[in-house]
Amino acid sequence: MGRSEHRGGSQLPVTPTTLADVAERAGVSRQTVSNAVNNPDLLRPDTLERVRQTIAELGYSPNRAARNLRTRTSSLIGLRFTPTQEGTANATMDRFVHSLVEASEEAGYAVLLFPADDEDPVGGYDNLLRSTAVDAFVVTDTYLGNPQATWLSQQRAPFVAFGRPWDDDVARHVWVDVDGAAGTRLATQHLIDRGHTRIAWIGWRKDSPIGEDRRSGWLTTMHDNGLPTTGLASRVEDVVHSGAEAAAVLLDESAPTAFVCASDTLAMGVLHTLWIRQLAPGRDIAVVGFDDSQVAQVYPVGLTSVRQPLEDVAVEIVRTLRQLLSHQPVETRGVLLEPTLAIRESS
Amino acid sequence: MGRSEHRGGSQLPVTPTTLADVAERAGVSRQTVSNAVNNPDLLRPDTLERVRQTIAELGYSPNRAARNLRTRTSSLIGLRFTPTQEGTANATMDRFVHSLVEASEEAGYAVLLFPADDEDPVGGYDNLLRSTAVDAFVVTDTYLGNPQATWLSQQRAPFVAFGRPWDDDVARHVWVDVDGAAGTRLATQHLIDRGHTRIAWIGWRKDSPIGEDRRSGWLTTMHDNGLPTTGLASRVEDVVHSGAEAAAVLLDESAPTAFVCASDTLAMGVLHTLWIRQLAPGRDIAVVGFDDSQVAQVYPVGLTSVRQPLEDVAVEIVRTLRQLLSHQPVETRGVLLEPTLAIRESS
DNA sequence: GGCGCTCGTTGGATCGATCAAGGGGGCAGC
DNA sequence: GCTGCCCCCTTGATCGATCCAACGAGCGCC
Repeated sequence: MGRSEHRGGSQLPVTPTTLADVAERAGVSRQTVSNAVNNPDLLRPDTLERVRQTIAELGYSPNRAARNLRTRTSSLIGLRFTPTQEGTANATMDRFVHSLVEASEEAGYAVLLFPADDEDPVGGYDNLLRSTAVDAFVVTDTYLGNPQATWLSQQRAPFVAFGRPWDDDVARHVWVDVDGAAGTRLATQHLIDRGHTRIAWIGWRKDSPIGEDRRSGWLTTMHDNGLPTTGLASRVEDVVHSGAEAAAVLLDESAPTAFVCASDTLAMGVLHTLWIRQLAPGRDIAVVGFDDSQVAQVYPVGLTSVRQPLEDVAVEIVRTLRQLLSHQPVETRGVLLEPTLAIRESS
Repeated sequence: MGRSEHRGGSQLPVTPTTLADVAERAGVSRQTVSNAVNNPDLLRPDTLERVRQTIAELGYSPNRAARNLRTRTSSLIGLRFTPTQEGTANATMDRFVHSLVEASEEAGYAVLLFPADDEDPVGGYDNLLRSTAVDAFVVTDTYLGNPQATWLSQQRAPFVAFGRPWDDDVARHVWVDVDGAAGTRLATQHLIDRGHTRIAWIGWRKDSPIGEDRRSGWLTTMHDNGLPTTGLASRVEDVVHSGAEAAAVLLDESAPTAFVCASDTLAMGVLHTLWIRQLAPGRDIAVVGFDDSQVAQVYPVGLTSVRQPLEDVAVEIVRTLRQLLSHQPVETRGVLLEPTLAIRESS
């Protein structure tokens, strides 16, 4: 009854090898082969060895669909892939996805991407969930007013968010995030250590909790060091020319010697203004950005920037997901990781 | 026997609804429900309507694992995710992945990411293939000497490559690529139209076929316009400072008024040299890059750059994949798409 | 009215793995 | 020598969808 025959060479058989094929050839039952794969401890050493050898000979790999059906799991983690916005320097997604793929693989999971549908923000999630296509989700865009996290909680779907639940302090879901305030504290203290006293802040509009968080790091560090902040802060859109304008105004009105920015995009605006005014970044005026984007790395005058530990974020997320999925009690509801500062010529 | 009851609210039932549940409730057989989903034409309109309504009421979605098992397909496309290299401006992957996810979704596929293993370049492919976890692959890194495409061909695994098989002109696999030479032709002609006659090339080392292809676009356009090229070309590593050095040497020795570069990374190097020499990009010296990266977009002096039509590439790849998977004869072995030029201040 | 045909529907088998019980052999204990 | 027990392994059922062969109703035709 051997439906598939091994062809000696490296070419894949037309019909892949099944567990029954291995069982027959090794002279054991299907269950024994299954155990050899999933519960090796249950087999006698010599049987295990024989089965393993047969598996290797036939190049057997368990059929995912069949396993998924029986175990009601998929070993897949769903991630809604929102691409980097054009015209900005925010390159978080690329690096994060890579880290997540790596961390997932080590835990035996693969990452399934699905597109964002602006019309129906939970549509993609709903489909995958109801068809039991994924075991869990990673939610990346937990900014204010995003319904995904709340909706998934209601559905009792397992997921971990990259980002704190800003809007709801009794939120019941688990999250991992980077301490933005700590990042700007690092940046500000770094500038203070270099002798700067008039350090300006250029951030996002007030309705962004992430932006306000980052701003607070600058503010507290300035206060702790007894330095002035009045007239030294600006809140604008996250686009290059807004950063440039803000820098121009601040330079004219408050004469700062250094800038801390909520994003590399804004920092690029500052650099533009410096360039126009023939001011040398790093020598005349120091600039620090946020995200350690490619732009910060390849800009002729390397841009000092706060770097999020995305590799650690991914590892932490996967670790938490495994706890969730194994129905262990999750140790902590939220994990906050410390960013680092990539110091370059601009400071 | 209804194992799962609908709970009225929006919360997901503990045990998802199955096809049998829908059948029972609608008073038809399982096969009829299946047909309502997959072959609606086979049902009488009133029956179809009734079944559809029941499906909606119960929030039924076919179990992916069961369907995959029976049909021996997964509706998944595998993609080895290689992240952007740090320190370069090449941001192709991010945009491409997004386009691929979108195009796949429209065709009913989802994208499965798996990590690159440097030790075993075909390991990830092999696993997914043998466990029938994906229907097909998209291979992105087809540079010289990469074994993936050849290996997949041998395995008779369905896949489409983003990138031409440079090393093997009798390669039997299907591919989609962007015409790099056409891109640099666009760039060079654009500069000629602006009145430039001494246009320099800064590209990659000779062992990169992609680099040589892009170079040829510059070369032929110069020749076609009767312009000189001797002493105006340079081949270096794809890092910023190499671009800067090459620009310095070329400026000293050959006095070009414009630069065409094989990458935005190199173009950044050129801009650096211009900045040091107090030359204004776009006014004194024109610069064109390649890839339309974020860097090109947010650099204070917007960098003119060749933009790959990644959205079209993704659509074309998915279209070809569908043909492959439906065992239709594939129309063309390779598709070559035309890039465009994103013109900014630097030219 | 009977026959054959099409169309819609039905129950049973199947995909390939895992789960839940059941069975056989070896060894110790009385 | 028999019982009991443990260890290792096997057998049958199951996950939920689709494929297959066959069946019943409705229609036209003679």
